[in-house]
Amino acid sequence: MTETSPGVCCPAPSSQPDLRPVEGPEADEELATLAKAIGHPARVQILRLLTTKTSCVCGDIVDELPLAQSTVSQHLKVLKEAGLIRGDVDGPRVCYCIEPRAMRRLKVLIAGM
Amino acid sequence: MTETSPGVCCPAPSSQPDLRPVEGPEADEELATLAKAIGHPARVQILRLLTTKTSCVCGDIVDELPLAQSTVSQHLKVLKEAGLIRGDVDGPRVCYCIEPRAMRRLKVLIAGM
DNA sequence: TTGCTAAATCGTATTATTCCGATAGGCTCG
DNA sequence: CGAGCCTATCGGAATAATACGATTTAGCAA
Repeated sequence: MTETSPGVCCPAPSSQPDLRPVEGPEADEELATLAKAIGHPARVQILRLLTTKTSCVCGDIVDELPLAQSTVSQHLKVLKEAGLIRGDVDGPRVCYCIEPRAMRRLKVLIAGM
Repeated sequence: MTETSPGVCCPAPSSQPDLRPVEGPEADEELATLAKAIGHPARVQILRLLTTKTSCVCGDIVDELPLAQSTVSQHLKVLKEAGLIRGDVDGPRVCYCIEPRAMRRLKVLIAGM
């Protein structure tokens, strides 16, 4: 099957428990990195888009934001490098979606403060 | 009494309910601002110090961090401008402490993602 | 192949962060 | 008052972030 299936690109939630520590130098560093990635209105907006649309939108993000395509792409890159989102190539376009594990991690770290 | 009392400078918790919205443009902006303030390891460490020490430490923060006094002061300023901490002048020194309201707000905003 | 669409990357200008040493301001004690 | 401590601010240097247009890369379709 060549799988021309609809825009489903975020499969396994796979909620394994997270065993990493919630404090200590490494956790501090991790929290800082994640927070820094969220520390921009455009990136918050992108994350919001990707969470509300349960499924994953693609370059429609560009249409939603008052920014140039290249700028949005860069913000997506920042979020991806922080591990907060994932980008699956789906034909000519790329389908971005939340990385639930990282979001959970962020929430835990923040809650642990 | 000249009040050489211990470092108590963070009085009223005053847990009023927070009625501000958890999403929307303003919330996005707010979250970005708060996250940006936390987006640096030194500042995470400072917040951690201020939370673990239930009471509020002062310039001892400088001793705990591997940074110059002026640099720490600047990080404290960032946190203060974000509303996450407060600095009460206590004689010759300044007593910093968490602003619980802002921390709660941050947790709510993150949890709401 | 050629052209079209979508996304990433490059080059670049502007602004913001980060860090430090040096300096200034405030308070307390002698 | 003057010395000493604590903190903030200034000035500057190096680096990072932000944004954009232009270009490149990749897939799809005619």
